[in-house]
This record gives sequence, structure tokens and C-alpha cells, in this order.
Amino acid sequence: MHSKTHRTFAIKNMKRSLGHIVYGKDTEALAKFAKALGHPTRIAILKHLENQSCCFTGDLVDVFPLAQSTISQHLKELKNAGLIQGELKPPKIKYCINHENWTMAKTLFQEFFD
Amino acid sequence: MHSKTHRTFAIKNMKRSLGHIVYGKDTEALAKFAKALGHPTRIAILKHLENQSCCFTGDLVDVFPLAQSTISQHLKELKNAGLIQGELKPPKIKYCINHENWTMAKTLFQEFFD
DNA sequence: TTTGTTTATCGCCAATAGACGATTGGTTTA
DNA sequence: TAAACCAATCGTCTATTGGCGATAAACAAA
Repeated sequence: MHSKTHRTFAIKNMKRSLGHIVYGKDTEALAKFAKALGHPTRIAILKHLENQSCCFTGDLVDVFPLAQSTISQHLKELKNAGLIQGELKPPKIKYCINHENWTMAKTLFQEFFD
Repeated sequence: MHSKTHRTFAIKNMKRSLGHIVYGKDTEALAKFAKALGHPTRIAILKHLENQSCCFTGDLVDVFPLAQSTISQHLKELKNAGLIQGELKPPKIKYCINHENWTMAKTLFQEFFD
């Protein structure tokens, strides 16, 4: 019944995390965005995208002293968080800010900081 | 000379990360704040602090279904990021938002999102 | 001084993250 | 078809994170 990845616990120790805690939707969403922003390379990539409006993976490989696979990995995480989107522009892939989610993130941070 | 925690590399493979990349101050700062916000429990703790204005570790242990040591760890990370500060109020410790850095973070996110 | 209360730290473990090189897959162009 | 190009994915490695219980440290009160 329990997920194999989590320990069981004695009843008298209840209150301990059973798997994981569920937070409000906004809390989860904000944490997800923040996590994606929690690496300087990804911040830098996004700043670059804001200037260029769009760009290709190859451009970034030239800009940052990182392996192509590493850049690709960061782009994947930004995409998973919904902050960017990739458009097939053969033979390249054009990455742009996802403005809808960008606005959502902006609003969430705004509200959070009052 | 190199930190032991980083590989060396062949000269012909230059362009690879020598230890780590140095980004602009704002980029680093923003990533650091974002990283601290990158866990829903820490978001929830901060929201709680915003409401309460201040609180003790013990209060949080009652609010969240997490071990005292886990809460303490999250508080430590928030403190390291500068988002909160602890005031000795024996025998307890009162945690509050660090308003100076809070404002700095707010501004950085604001600027980042345009 | 001893006891109780509160919080931080330690040690451990599983899971995740971040970096790399190498390989694969898809699309053009020769 | 073959060759070239670009980006994603795979496999591996190390470091970090997040959780826990147990222990230590700090201080108040008895």
C-alpha cells in the first residue's frame, strides 16, 4: 500500500510525513517556479531569452561555457516548469518565453511578496 | 589550486566549466533567493511568518507534519538565504522575516519579470 | 546543581540535481 | 542515398537535498 520509496512509521509517531504533504495550489506552483529559477545558469538563460525574444540551443552553447548536453538539460527543466517553450524550426529549435506562464509566475511572486 | 571537488580537464576541451561559472551579482542573488523558495514547505513557512509577523520553531512543528529536525533544517536554509532572521528569546528563538533582504528579493524578482 | 524545555546539529539513507562525454534521432543538403 | 548538422537522450559520476531519529547545547527554573 505504501510507496516503496517511503518508510513506514509507528502509529504513536503519527504526524510524520506519509509520503509527502499536500500544500495549496498556489504554494506548490510558486515553489515549482522558484525551483526552476534556483540555478544561476537558468536565470541567465532566461535573461538572454528576454533580450533576444527567442533563441536556439546552439546560440546558448556559444554563450555559456557549458557542454551542449548540460544546456539542453537546463532548457528541459525550464520547459517542464512551463517558463519557456520550444518551437520546431528545422533543423533547429527555437526557444521562447512562455508568456502565459511567465505572467502567472510574475503574479504569484508579486502576491507572495505583497 | 583546484578545489578537490572539481575535475580537471584537457586544454583542448577548454570551454568546459572550470569549477563554476561566475555570473553577475544580481543573477547569483536572484538564483539564491529562488533556490530557497524552491520548496513548498519553505514557501508555507514564509507565508505563515507573513501572517504571524513572527513565530517560534515549536509553533511550526505543530503546524506542519514534519519532524522538528526537518523544520529546523528548513529554517536554517531560509536564514542562510537571508530571508528570515532569528532573535534569541530564551528559551526560545523567535523567527521573523528579514525585511531588508525581503525587499531586495522582491525587487530582484520584480525587475527580472519586467 | 540538577532538571526541564527548546532548538540546533549529527549521522544516516534514499532520491534528486548537475555536470560530462557519447550516442541517437531527425532534418537538410549535397 | 549519404553526409552533415543540430538537439535530445542515455549512462555515469559526484554533490546536494530532504527526510528521519538521536544526541548535544543553551538557558530557565527549581
